[in-house]
Order: sequence, then C-alpha cells, then structure tokens
Amino acid sequence: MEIYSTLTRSKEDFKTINDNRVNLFVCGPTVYDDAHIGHGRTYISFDTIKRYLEFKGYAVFYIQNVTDIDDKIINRSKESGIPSDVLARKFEKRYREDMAKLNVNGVNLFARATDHMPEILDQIQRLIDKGFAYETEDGVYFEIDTFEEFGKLSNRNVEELESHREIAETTKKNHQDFALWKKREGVDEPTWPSPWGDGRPGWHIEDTAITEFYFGEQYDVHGGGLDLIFPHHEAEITQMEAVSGKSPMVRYWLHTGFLNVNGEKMSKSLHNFITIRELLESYEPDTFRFFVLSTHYRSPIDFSKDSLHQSERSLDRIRKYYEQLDVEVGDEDFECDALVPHKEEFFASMDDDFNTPKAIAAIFGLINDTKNDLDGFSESDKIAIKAFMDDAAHILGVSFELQDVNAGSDDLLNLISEVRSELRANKQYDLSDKIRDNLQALGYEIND
RNA sequence: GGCAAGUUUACCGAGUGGCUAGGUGUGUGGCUGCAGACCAUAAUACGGGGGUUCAAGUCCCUCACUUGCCUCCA
Repeated sequence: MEIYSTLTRSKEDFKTINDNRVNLFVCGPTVYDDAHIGHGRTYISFDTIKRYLEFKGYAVFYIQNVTDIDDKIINRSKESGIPSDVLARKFEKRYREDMAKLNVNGVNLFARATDHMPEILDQIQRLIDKGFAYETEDGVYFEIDTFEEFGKLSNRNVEELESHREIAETTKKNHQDFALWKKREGVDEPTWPSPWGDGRPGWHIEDTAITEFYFGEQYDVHGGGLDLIFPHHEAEITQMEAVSGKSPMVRYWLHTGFLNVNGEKMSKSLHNFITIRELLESYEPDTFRFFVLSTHYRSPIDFSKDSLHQSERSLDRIRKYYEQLDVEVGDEDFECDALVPHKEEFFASMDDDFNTPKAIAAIFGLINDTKNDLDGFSESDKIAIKAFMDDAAHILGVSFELQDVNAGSDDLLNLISEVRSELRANKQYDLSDKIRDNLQALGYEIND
C-alpha cells in the first residue's frame, strides 16, 4: 500500500512503527460554531481512510483533538454572554451529532485541550529547560532560530517569511516565534494556573501534548486540512522534534484538499457558508458522503447542487444493482470469476493512496459486466458478489440498500397500485396517469 | 513577492509513455398506451507553445489562466 505524504511530496510505501498498529491523529475542530461541509469533507475522508486501514487488518487508534479554548471561543462567548466552557461543550456536542449523521464514527478518542493541561504545561516546561523556548511579559514563546528544520513541511524558510510581514509591536525575539502559553490579558477570560502565571495554551501545543501523552514521541499518521500545513503542523513538528530530539515526529502527513462552493472559497462574507445541518435538511447523508468520495481526498472539490445531484443518481444506480442480489451472505466465502478483476481493481485503487473515485469506478465495472446476467448466476456467485459489495459499502461508509420510500404504508400503496393496474388494463389512462403523477409528486417511484 | 495545488469531452471525475476509466447529462433505438425506470448504442477530450521519444493527456522547458497558503481557518 502506498500513501502520499506532504512531507516528501510523494507516495511512499506504508510501513507502520509497530507491526499492524496504526496511530492516527487528525486535527479536530475549534468548537465555537456549527461544523460546515468543509469539515464534513475532511472528516469523511479520514473516516474512510481509517475504515480501509482496519479492513486491511490494522488495529487503528484514531485520536482527534477538540480545541475548546481559543480566541474565537472567547470572542463568541463575550458576544453571546454564554460562558466559554458551556459554549465549547455545546458545539462539541453538535459537532459529534453531525459526524454521527454522516456515518463518521471512527474516532476512538476525542481529546480536549482543557483536559490535558498537565501534559501541555509539562511539554512547555521541557522546551524551556532545553533552551528552545523563553518567557516574556505576555507569554512563553518557541524560539524558531533554535530549530534549524523549521519550514520543512511547508517548504518555507524563515528569511522569506520575514520579508513580507508587517512587524507588529511584540515582546518576541523574532516575530516568527509562536506562542506556547498566553498570559492573561483581561479579567473576563478563562485561565489556568502555570509557572508563568495564569493564562491559556497556544494553539499548537495542545496537539503535541496530546499525541505525546497517548502515542509517544513518534507515531504513524497525522492528518488535517490543507490549510493547517502552515503554521500549525509546521509548529507541531518543531515543538515535538525539539523536545524529543527524534525525527520524524510523524511518518505520514496527510492533507485533504479544500471544498469550494460554486468555485469560490466558502466564507461567511460571501454568504455561501453551508453547515452540515443545513445540508442535511435537503440531502441524504449518504449522498454527500458519496459526493465527497467521488473525488480524491487530496484534490479540491467543488460543491454545487448539480454535482450533488449527479452523485445521488450514481449512488442510486449502485443500489438498484445491489437490490438484485437476492441472497444472504453467510460465513462461507465464495469465489466468482466475473467478480475477480473488478474486486482486484477496487482494492488496488484503495491501496494507491486511497483512490476512492477509481475504486468506485471498479464497482461500476462490476455492475456493467454482470447486471444483465445475474439471473443466470449461481447462488454462490451472487453471494460472492454481495459479500464484496457489502465490504465496499462498509469501507466507503455508505449504504447500498435501496432507501425504501414506501416503508410503513405497504397495504395502502398496494391497494392503490392494484386499482391503477386495473384502470390500465381497462385502458382508462386518464385516471391511471393521474394516480401515477400524484404518487410521483409525493416522492414514490413507480416501476411498471 | 514566496510556497503549493490545479487546467481532461456538455458537467463531475480517474489516469502508472503504447491498451474503452467510471459516473451524470444528451442523442438514437428497444421495452412501454404514454412518461419514468430498465436494456442497447452513439458523440464530444486532454489550456497555449516548444522539446525528448518509434510512441506524450502522461516526461522536460516555457507561457497563460484558476485556486489556495504566507493572518484564525478542515
């Protein structure tokens, strides 16, 4: 299996640190507002990656941090009058509800920044002791001049950064130095005690404190959105490798591409900001999930109604095929000659840096090859195909079951359907078509 | 200004130098009383210009354009 790492900008063989164990960390949200469809894209991607690694037999431990103390939360708290901890818990809860609806359920541990203060303080102290960090009147900062490799992930060097930056009033030695600890600024903000006075942690330190605590100094995979490469992930590498003296902190850096809306960046000022909750008022979660997986996770993806509709139709075709597999999958494994090449392509595609669009194409290859011959297939052949389809559905995290819009009203519908059949037999098409039109308007599908 | 990712047919979207990607939509035919669904079939393609090669969407150079990051951001 090959995985693309941002650090080397190339695909690499996937080799874990400990046999079949994968320690996976993905940057979670800052919980100050509802999650949007861009979050959805990223977390669906990593959920699918986790599902596939587990399918391959790895024991994956997936941690996501939750930034529950931060400027945005404090600002929102001041605006709304809701205490910052209450606010953060509220949006964390809503985030997790949204993810559950998208069938994103692979995270083993949500680690809140505020639950890891001892680890954060300890890591900052060690950075100071080792001479990588220093205290000023308003905080504790990492001194980037002490770490030569700063910039290796984002491919930047310090000189370039300095030349295009406005120099603000600061107590820092170098304006690239980033905060590990921010001392209290006002009376109405949440603080924690520290050797450097009451305050709160900087943004980057929570992640490395958390990963060091659970995974140790080095681990397998770190993921997040493309926008986190600089400065966030760069800072993480810097802190952790400085404190441990070991490199690399992470073997594979995975970054998801951005989700744009109608070709533009999603932002509140452009009024094209769509939350997951809003989306799910109009669309089935699987439709969005299938839409996301129809593009490779590293590519930018453009959200539009039209594209979502295309995904809906595509998924529907898979479901109609799946419904024809009228067999029960048991414990016994079967082989089917017609399945083999498509199954192989599916897994080869997933092995190639989680190429889900290609894997989906393999499913359609199977469908096109076999859809007209299924009646002639033996039961064991059909079981083999269905077992594969079940695996694929599980890996992609979408259901291949035809969504039963008629559920719960079978008797009534059967009655209506019978009446309509009689009308048609008597060539009373005016009435039968009226029934059909009305049923379709209600969302029912009619197959004569 | 620096860094990064892109530009594939009507749309979405894969593509490891030679072999039909796939989906959606559209056309045509079939099935239908008609429409849909379903089945069959068809068409349209690699941003521009150079180069390497027997062979380039794929490698190299160059130009143009798009987007993102460089400030909180999935």
